[in-house]
Amino acid sequence: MEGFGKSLDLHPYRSFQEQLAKEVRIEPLSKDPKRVGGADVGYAGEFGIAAICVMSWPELEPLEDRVIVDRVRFPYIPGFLSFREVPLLRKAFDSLGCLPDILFVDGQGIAHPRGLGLASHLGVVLGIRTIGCAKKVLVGEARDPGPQRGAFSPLYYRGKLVGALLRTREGVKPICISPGHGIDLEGSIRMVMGATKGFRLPEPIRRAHHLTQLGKLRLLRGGGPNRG
DNA sequence: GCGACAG
DNA sequence: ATCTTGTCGC
Repeated sequence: MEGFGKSLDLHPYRSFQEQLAKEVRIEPLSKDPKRVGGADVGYAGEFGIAAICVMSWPELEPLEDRVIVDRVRFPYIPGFLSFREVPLLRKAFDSLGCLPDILFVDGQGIAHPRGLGLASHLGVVLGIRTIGCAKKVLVGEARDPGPQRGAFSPLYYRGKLVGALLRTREGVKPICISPGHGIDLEGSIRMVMGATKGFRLPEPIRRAHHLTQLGKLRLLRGGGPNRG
């Protein structure tokens, strides 16, 4: 019997549950967010370039950026994108000073075969609110939204409402919005509208994507993940 | 077997 | 995502 109680406390499964419960916790959003963020990943052969940016809300002034380069460890398989990109994005967040209240992610939220796309997975792992903003639909059906900015149409998958096609700008293809973690569809659409200024994608995602391309150029010119 | 398929 | 020239439009 000696040490049994102790081994119980240190049991891997219990430890994991406690850690998960702690990480998954999201405080109620009592007031408007102060900071929003954008996340994106680019590629250059065997390397992945993850970029994170934090911006003020609702001014959308740049506050902080982070770019990291690392070897990619998982192939791209539709439906399993988070296994490929979450590790890189987590690494980028490790060195980030202030966390955003809400993060816009280039990918699906719950509009996913298992209800856990990149945005949702990342939100759970980081313990922050996330919104999925994809350029294409992965699963589900939706009608085309009206032509004016702000028009949207519900996206249904297996009889459930999982997102929406949102026209963020007149004359351009709508983007696929779906709640990631800690936020509902209406809130997601409102945030995306507030973060979209004249272009198809939300500003934080545009900035993150730009950072990704800059990081890629540095990598190719410098000849390696370091030196920069 | 055929088509679909985030980044 | 990435590989790539020119081109139409504000």
